[in-house]
Amino acid sequence: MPESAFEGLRGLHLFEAMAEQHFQALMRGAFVQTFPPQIELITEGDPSDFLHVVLSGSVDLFSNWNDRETSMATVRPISTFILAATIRDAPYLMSARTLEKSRIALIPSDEVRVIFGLDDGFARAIVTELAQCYRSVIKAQKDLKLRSSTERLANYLLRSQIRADGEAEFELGFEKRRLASVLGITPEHLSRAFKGLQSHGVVADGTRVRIEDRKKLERFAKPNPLIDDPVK
Amino acid sequence: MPESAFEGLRGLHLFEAMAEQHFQALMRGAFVQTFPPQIELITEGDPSDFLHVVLSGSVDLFSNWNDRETSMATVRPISTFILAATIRDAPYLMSARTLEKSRIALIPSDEVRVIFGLDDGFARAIVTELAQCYRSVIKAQKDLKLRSSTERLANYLLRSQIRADGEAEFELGFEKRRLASVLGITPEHLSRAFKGLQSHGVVADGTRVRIEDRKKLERFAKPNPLIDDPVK
DNA sequence: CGCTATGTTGATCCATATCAATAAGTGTGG
DNA sequence: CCACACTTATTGATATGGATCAACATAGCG
Repeated sequence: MPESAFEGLRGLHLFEAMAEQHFQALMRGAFVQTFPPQIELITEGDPSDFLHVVLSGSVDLFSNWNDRETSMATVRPISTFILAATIRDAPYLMSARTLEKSRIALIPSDEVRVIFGLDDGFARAIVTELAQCYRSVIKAQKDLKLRSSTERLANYLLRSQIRADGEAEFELGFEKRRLASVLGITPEHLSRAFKGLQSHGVVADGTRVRIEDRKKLERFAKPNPLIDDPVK
Repeated sequence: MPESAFEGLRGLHLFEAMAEQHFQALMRGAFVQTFPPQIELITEGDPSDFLHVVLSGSVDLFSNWNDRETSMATVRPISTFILAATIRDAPYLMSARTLEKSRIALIPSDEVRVIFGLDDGFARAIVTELAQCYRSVIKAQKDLKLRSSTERLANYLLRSQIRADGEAEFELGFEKRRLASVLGITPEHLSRAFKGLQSHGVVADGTRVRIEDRKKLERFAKPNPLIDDPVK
């Protein structure tokens, strides 16, 4: 495996502080693979064999229960997923599938746990990462419990616009049916939620969205840093 | 402050592995206080000044947005809350109030961060703790997105029964209006959800609940370890 | 070019919220 | 110990958010 394949990894906050020899040890058992779209990478309930890192493309984390399915989160480069399962040596709580063609690094979980025991810098980096993940989920849960579906969509769009560097018009990034699942509603209802936002200056054409007047949309959406700010 | 006040703390997984001198350092700035019921201990958005540990009683974590409020979790002895905010030196994402008379230990957040930087055992213990917290919230989110309110109640009761050592009859532990908020529904709807469970062998009398036939209730609730198991 | 997926729209149904009235506790001061 | 106020729980009536089902439109795609 050429060293360059792991180039992106070393720069990740998670691997930055660790000793070079430990990084090397981690990488020895690791490999990078490119997957086509719609490939199921992991299945919930399985033991956590590998820590995954999305290098390019994107990955959908989803869950099933009683023949229902819901999308929990989208993982974009460069970040890891199922870190918590790896650390606790516990089964995956979510399944994962590629949304598009994606390069994924796979690092053996037992190796991660060994190095976690040896390298203090690594252990500390994991703390920061996990605390971040935890706070993200709490925000998602507040979003779910405190807002109606149209409010969730409105705030989602406001966040998307920021990710798109504030451009008035931007791409949704994935299919509407998945957006619906992320927001916890049906595709039909999403259509109607978009319509409901027209009066607040939202124009949707397929997967392109334009926010005519951000201030106006904000008056409706009432974004809040304790729910919508990705860093805070 | 008598040493005995912190007795319970030292045995906590979080503080178990750390060097005695570091534990002492943490405790120097810490104090234990007893609060009456319904006292707001922290307010979301505030900077995280203290890591809190519930020694006795119980604490409700809740959030507000746009004049709505929802209960996010209940913290019981002996465990900490707002660890993630402390570590990231970020504002609280949730508010906290005592549900009953409670003894709480308060440990200055900056001190926690200093010792986190010095003590590797402490850093590692925090990882395990955070990974656990993270997985709990993920489970809560799956519960919310994949289940109807009656299904959530049914599974909640099954979990409560386990906490009550499997007794057929047990106490809910708090008011129904709070349970409603935890489940993400209105108190009125909770009344109806309880009625809906009568045919599955659930008898509710005030704050006492009896599960006549666990197997029967399970057939309806379909509990799943990846949502309902507190440890997995 | 025709398939198959996805998205939209309409009609209807269902889960849950809201509003209102009543009942049942619970605590407080006299 | 009672009377009162106050909160909580229940029940009923109604409204609404969102799901479901069906039909159609549209867009990728082999």
